[in-house]
Amino acid sequence: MASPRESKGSTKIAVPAPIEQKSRRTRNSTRPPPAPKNGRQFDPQVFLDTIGEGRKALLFPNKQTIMAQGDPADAVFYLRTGKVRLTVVSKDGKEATIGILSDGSFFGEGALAGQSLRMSSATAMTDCAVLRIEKKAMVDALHREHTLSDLFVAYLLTRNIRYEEDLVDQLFNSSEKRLARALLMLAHFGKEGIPESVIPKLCQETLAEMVGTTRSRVSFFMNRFRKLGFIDYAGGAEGGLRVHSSLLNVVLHD
Amino acid sequence: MASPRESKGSTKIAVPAPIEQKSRRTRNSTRPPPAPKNGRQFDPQVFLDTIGEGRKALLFPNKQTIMAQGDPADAVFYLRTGKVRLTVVSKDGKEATIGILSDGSFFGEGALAGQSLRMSSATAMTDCAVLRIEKKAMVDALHREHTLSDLFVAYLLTRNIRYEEDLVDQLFNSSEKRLARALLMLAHFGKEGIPESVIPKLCQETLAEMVGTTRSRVSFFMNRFRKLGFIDYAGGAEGGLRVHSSLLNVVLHD
DNA sequence: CTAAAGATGGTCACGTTTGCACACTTCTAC
DNA sequence: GTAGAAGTGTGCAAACGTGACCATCTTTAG
Repeated sequence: MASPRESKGSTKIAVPAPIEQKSRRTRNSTRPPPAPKNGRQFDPQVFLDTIGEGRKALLFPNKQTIMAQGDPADAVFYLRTGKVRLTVVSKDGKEATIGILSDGSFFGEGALAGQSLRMSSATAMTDCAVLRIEKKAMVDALHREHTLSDLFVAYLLTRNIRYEEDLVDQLFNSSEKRLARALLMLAHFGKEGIPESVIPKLCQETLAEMVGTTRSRVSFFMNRFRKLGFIDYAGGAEGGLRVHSSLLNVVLHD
Repeated sequence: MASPRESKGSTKIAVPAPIEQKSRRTRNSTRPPPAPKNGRQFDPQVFLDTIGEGRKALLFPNKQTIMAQGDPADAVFYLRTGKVRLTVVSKDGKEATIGILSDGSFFGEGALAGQSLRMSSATAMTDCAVLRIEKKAMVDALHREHTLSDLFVAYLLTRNIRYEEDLVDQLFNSSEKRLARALLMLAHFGKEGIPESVIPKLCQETLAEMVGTTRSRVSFFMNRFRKLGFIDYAGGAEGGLRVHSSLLNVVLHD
């Protein structure tokens, strides 16, 4: 982990530290934590208990690094709540976003395949509740708990499909289409079938990293989309960006 | 499957059909089939038996389609021997190769994640021995057999890592570097630490599909690599291409 | 054996897409 | 207000894809 501190930390510190959550199954047992919104039936609290030793519940404030590229890879993470961005930095300093994870996702799984160093960094995009599971504990739990291994396999499959889609997107589509696709996927993040929705806040630099192009290109296309009425900045100054899905879809299907 | 015929087939037919292999554990039991060369300990014959109903051993001759994009996805494949190419065709007819699998790999796993149609095609690049496992049989076997689920999870993790690397490659590198990387990975296919090796046979069109660029670009860079002594056509007319890994590496690290 | 058809590879001209550097605007802190 | 940082718009040169043409080699049909 980038800064594996578990202390409570004082009010203001340079790098905010994650806060360890104690497992308190007895307390608050009348109101279990809400299940992930991904449509999976799964109680992370049960998960926590079945893994036994070698796991730790952590809280990361927004923008904090959960793991950093190059760190030793000795554990797997499970995202209970929040959103996390996965990024890679190239040898010559370019940065790319290879995924945005929502709750119910695992990350850092490369460790289980024998990767000894992290190949990417994970950063909290919101306040995040995370489970940190030692590699060995994870392997053991996968053998013991069918519920867990089912969940894990399902996640790996989904992630595989997403990587495949992203790769194909890169191979086939121009940056304009890729940007359109990224905006659409952000708009539908969680909700389905909504004709237009508002994306919280996202600077062009971040969009560029996600799409795999430069910020200037994003600027260019965003203006184009705006002139064509595919998006608008109705939100005002707070960065709220409204996406008209049906219109943007035209870009994709050209 | 593209043409799910299981009959032996006559000597000459328009579309060659896969040949079903009967499981004969009793016969030839003195000499079990060789294990995959991937460094995994695994006897596909045992695998075959533990799955029970719902699996079928098939033989596909070189160049035959094992599954086709758009087909219903009702089974998973396991590649016992041979090499398989995964390709995707875009709406406007462009073709891309998203992976080359060697023995010990699974494919068509998307079915397990609920994909009802194949998102890619799988074509035999050599004569291939393949296990076709019904979706339900696979799910059951994953629950029963730890050896299998370990193997499957390990495969998914490796594949994930590979997709991630390929995606990052696309995001960061120019087509020249991507071509260099593709050649290097082909050269190291199976063997490690060999300073120079020969790639079997591969037309520029295929290379272009793998790298994600056009054939004319591949031709251009191949000539450049040749002039710089990074590769040579020593093999002669049979298409043998010799790759000098240490030299080509220079391209990557620029 | 030979001619025709097909596949592969080298090259080029042209228009498009892309990344980079720089100029500009908006926001924020003091 | 002013300085600096963060975010945004734009011109231009390099990288790229497209489509074409031709040479070479292989395969097929007769």
